[in-house]
Order: sequence, then C-alpha cells, then structure tokens
Amino acid sequence: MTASRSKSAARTAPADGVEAGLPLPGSVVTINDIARLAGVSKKTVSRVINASPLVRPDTRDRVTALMRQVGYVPDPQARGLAFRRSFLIGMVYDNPNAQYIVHVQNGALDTLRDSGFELVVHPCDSRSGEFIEGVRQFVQRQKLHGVILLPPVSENPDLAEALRALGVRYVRVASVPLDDAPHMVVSNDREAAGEVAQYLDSLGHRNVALIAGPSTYRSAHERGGGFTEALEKRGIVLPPTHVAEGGYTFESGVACAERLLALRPRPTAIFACNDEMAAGAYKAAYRLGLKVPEDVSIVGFDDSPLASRLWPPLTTVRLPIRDMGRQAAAQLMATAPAPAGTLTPYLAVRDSCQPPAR
Amino acid sequence: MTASRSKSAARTAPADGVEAGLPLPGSVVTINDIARLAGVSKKTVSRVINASPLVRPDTRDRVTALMRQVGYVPDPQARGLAFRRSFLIGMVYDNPNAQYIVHVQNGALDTLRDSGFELVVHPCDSRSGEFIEGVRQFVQRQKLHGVILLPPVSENPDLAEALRALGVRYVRVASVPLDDAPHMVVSNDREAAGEVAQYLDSLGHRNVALIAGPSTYRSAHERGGGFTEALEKRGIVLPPTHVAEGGYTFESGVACAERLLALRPRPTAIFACNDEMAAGAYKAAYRLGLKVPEDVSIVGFDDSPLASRLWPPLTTVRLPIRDMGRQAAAQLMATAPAPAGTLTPYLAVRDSCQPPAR
DNA sequence: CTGAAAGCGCTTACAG
DNA sequence: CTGAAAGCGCTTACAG
Repeated sequence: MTASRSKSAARTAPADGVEAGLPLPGSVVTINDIARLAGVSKKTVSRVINASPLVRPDTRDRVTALMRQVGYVPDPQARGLAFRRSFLIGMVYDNPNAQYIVHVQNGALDTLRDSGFELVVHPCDSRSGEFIEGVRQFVQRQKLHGVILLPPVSENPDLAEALRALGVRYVRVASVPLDDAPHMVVSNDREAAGEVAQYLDSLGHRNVALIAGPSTYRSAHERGGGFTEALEKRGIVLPPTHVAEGGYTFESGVACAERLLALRPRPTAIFACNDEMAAGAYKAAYRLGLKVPEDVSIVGFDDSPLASRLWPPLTTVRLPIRDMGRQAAAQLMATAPAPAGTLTPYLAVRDSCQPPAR
Repeated sequence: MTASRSKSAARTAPADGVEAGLPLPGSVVTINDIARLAGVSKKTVSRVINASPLVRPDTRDRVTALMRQVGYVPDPQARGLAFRRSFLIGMVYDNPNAQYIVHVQNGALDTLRDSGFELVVHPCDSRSGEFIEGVRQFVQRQKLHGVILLPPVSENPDLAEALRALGVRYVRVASVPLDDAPHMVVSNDREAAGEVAQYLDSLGHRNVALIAGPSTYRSAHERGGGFTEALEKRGIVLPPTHVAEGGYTFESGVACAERLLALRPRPTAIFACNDEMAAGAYKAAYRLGLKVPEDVSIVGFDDSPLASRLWPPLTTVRLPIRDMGRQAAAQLMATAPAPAGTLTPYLAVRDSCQPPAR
C-alpha cells in the first residue's frame, strides 16, 4: 500500500529535475501537487479553493500564489463528484426564435465567464408528453447547479413544480411574474405595449388593429392586453373585429393582416405582437398594393434583426434579451437572494409609421 | 473500517422493507446497489455498462434488466473522473448568425440525444489574441470528449493545431477541406454558387454583378469564385468593376449594391454571397426606386429566415446546416473512422429573379 | 487554524 | 468469464 502510494506520488511529480519540483507546464497539476509544494495538507488547499475563512492569511496567500504560478485549476469533475453536484448550468427551451435563444445564451455566458461554470443547452419539445421527464433526467443525471427556463416552457407550472421537487435551482424568464422573485426574470411587455398605443395615438391614429399572439403564450396576453388597455385609457376602442389572433409566425401574420386590411374603413395602423407577424403584415400590404407607412402604419415587437432589414425599417419594441440572460444566470449564481430582475423593453422608432392620411 | 463500510451500505439500501431490496424510486441508485441486487461484483456491472464482451450473456441480461428496472444510469461525473475525460461535447464559434448557430446546435443534439453526452456552448472572440488559450483551457478543464468548430474559427489553423496538440477530438465545419477527412464537415459552397450562375444565365442575364463576402472568410472565396468560374465557363465575364466586397452584413450589402446599381449599363442581376447582403441590396434598390425583380434580379445565399420574409421572397441557396451539425457530432462520436461529410447546398428558387427587361 | 481518514461513484490494472 | 484492491481528484465529517 505504501509502495503504491509513493508510486502515485512519483507519477504526479515532475518528470525531470525542475528546480523546486514545479510541475511541467502542460502536465496536469492536482491538489496533491499543490499541497506538497506548499508544504500543507490537501485539506488546507481545499479550504483555500473554497474560500474558507479557516485558513491563516499568510498560508492562504502562499497557496494562492502557488496555484496561480503553476496554473492550477481544480478539476470540476472531481469537485463535482465530492460535492454531489456539477458546475453546469442548463438552459431549457422550446422556442423557434434563434435570435432569442442565442441572445439569452450570450447573456448567461456573460455572467458565467471566469466562474468555472459552463452552459449546457437543452432544447425540448414541450408538446411531447414526456418532456418534463426528459428535463428531470437531464437535471438529475448532470447534477446541474441550476436551470434557466425560456418562454414558453418557462410558463409551464408542472415543469417548475418538478424542478422544485428535485431541489434544483431554477430561474424562469417570462413576461409576467409566475413564481417568487428569486425564480423569475421578467420583462415588462405590458408596459412596452402600452407605449406602442401611446405612440400610435400621438400620431393621430384612431382606427387601429391588433395582430395578437397565440393565447397559449403569456407574452401574448401581456402585449395584447397592455396595448388594448392603454388604447382604452386614451379613449380609443379596439372592437373584436379589429383583433386577429396569430401564432407568432410569419405566415399567420400574413393571414391576419389580410383579414384586417379588408375592413372598411381600413385601419390606419396595425400593431403586430411580434416582428415575424409584422413582416407578414408587410407582405399582405404589398400584395394589396398598399404602401407602408403611407397607407398603413405597422409596429412590431422584439426588435429582431428582421426589423431593421425590412423595407421600410420596422418600428418595434426592443426586448433586452441579453440582459435577461445575464440576470437569469446571476440569480442562479447568487449565494444571497439576488435582487429580482424586471427589465422593461422600449420602443425603437424607425420608419414604418406616420400620421394617417388626411 | 469495516464498520464504516457497512454503514455506507446501509445508507444506500432502501429506507424501508421493499421486497427484494429494490431502491425506492427517486433515491439515487449506484453501481453498488446494482451489484448487490444482481449478486455480482461492481466490476461486472461496470463491464455491462461499458459493453465489454467479457461477461456471460445471461449475467449481462440479468444485470441489464435490473438496471432498466430500477432506472439506473451511471453517474457521468464519476465515470468521467475515472476515465479522465467527460461526456461533454464543446461547440466553439465566433459567428454573428444566430440562425446558423442554433441550427448547428440542434443538429448536433439530434445525434447526441440518448447518448449520454451533452452539448456545452462556447462562443468566443477570435479577434482577441488569447482566444486560442481560452479554448484550450475550456477543453482541458472540462476534459471534453470533443469539439465542434464553426466557421470562421473553424478556418483558423492555429486553433486546430492547438487542439491536435491537446489530443482532443475535433471536427471543423467549413466550406472547403482544410484538414483530413475525419476532422472535416464540408459544405460544397462552390458548386452551389455555380448553380446560381447557371440559373441567372438560363434566365438570359449577361450583365451581372457580384457582392462578394469578406476575403477573410473561406466561404467568401468559394462562393464568389464558384460563381465567377461558372459564369466564365458560360462565356460571361465579370469585370472587376462589377464585383464589390462586402462584409457579410446588411449594411455592407446596402453600400455595395448602391455602387453596383450606379454602373451604366446597370447590371440586370446581382448575386449577393449571403442573405444579409441580399437584403441590403433590396434596400438599395428600393431607395433608388428600382423594383425587384422587374428592374434587377437578386439572389442570396444561406436561406436564412430573412429570405422568405423579404418582399418579394428571395431566391437563395439553402445550406443544410442542421445536417452539418448532425454529421459533425457523428464524426466526433464515431469509434471507427466515420465517412467524411460533404454536403451540397441547393438553390431555393423564389420570386426575386426574372429575365432581364427586353 | 490544520490534518489524517474515509468517501463521492465509477474504472484500471492485476489476479485468478 | 469474474472479482478484490487501488485509484481518479476532490470534499465531508471528525479530531485536535
């Protein structure tokens, strides 16, 4: 036993006589090397790694300096095994919007950078019955440190319940508070949609129409509701005939806009609850020989890259998506309860609106 | 010692008297539980897990059935520690195109599904001098099983060299073979660009122009070169005046198209080497009061979602991006050398081209 | 403030 | 074909 132990020590020691016995660059340094080099026990090194206060300051400094010098970083796998959890954050989503996904990913990675944590992506199909079981296995198998849920799966109460039961940290990104503050990052879509109403009113539009989102999305309620309410507050009514429910897709935007633009008198402005549908409204208008914004003003929501690439550039609501990703990861990493994140989108005015004709 | 061992055994045993001593659902089952329940050593269970042939068939079947029955899945962290590598695949990219990223991610996950491997995303900034060191640390610290590199970082020879030196598996996704076959997934952009030339020729265009990509991208060479060559083969010359180098961005597309559309006689068709720039060409044309395709035909490349949302819908080259992600992951997982992947894009004809006027 | 022992859940030699 | 011992690189009790 003693023999095998010293053999092991020899293996992790430098291959040749480097002064002070420093490991060669490239060779993998372990906690044992640091302990031996620093002349302390590995437990003390462990305390330094985990920022325990139970280390004498000069011991801590010596060990820290040594770790930096040899470029030692503790093995997350070994640490994870001992801790019974990993240093991985999961991102769970069922969302067709690539731009949204990538922005949140980048935001989360902004706060994860240099933390030793990594981001593991997990798209899923929330229409499949076993998707919650799939997420559960993912979380449990990988012993995730936490999970970020994106809409619309973030709105699923059963999923949140399952995660709570597992005892894993999670943050839900949504347009409305569905959970207690530490578990939420919310974007105030309702308020932003109100700004759209105010803007159209200020331009003089009275006969406006709405392309709503699918009622299965909370954001659709917030956006459509916020718009309608703000309109009413200003004395503008939105009759049911002037509301069409789309599916957040380009094609549904085309169909809804065709219906709305056939109304007489024709609405002078349309608010589409996302940019995809607004692009569809452009298409419908063009096909009818109508010009934007001369014949009809159009506003979108999301400020996707599409918005600025359309002609004319689309006035839309900018969602601070990357910030939401940052905030979500921050709440997951927080030791103390983090301040909950509510982020308010704002109107990006471009060229798709003008006062109504005459 | 013996005492503590039996204490440990007691801890992992069922909390109450379930028949046959099966662990409770939800309690975490380990290899020791399976071994005890199956009446074999943990080493034998390990052999079954790792599909070793050195297990008697009936033993294997018994252990397999038991594992399934109690829902046992080996802990990737513990396995990783012993194996000295993890069950994680890294995806490294420095690419502004969200659609591209998400498609490749989804493709890779298609092949990773149910494999026990997970995908860890690692965007980076290839203009920063230390980005290779950053990737090296990422790979080494996480003991990645393999890495997928996306263009343009996939084209970086120093990065590939560093990965080779680390001894980690990697696959480079690019538009041209830059490495030996097992390390490459290539899309035949050159051939596809040739199809564009053929298509425009077949419509009768002789005075065509090219908005090329940035010369720092290999794909730009392939697309621009493939187009020019195919044109020449058909007796159509592309004078330097009719080539503008863009940066694969919307804005650069606007600027390039403005320059090209100012030529006299005005080109009757423009091939933009990606959809972003093609969208820019639309904008330039509209600003000049030109109609697409009546006054000028436009072709893009990528078939991004943008393409079908523009008005009129853009004729473009469809890149099989998700397939490329699938293929890349497959090559990483392959035990035997996998057949190298070359995937050829094809022309998606929509409404942005017609024969030139008169 | 510091350390020796045992353990996290698995695999690699080494024996049989 | 099967198993007991030692080890992967770290941490958790437990002592001092």
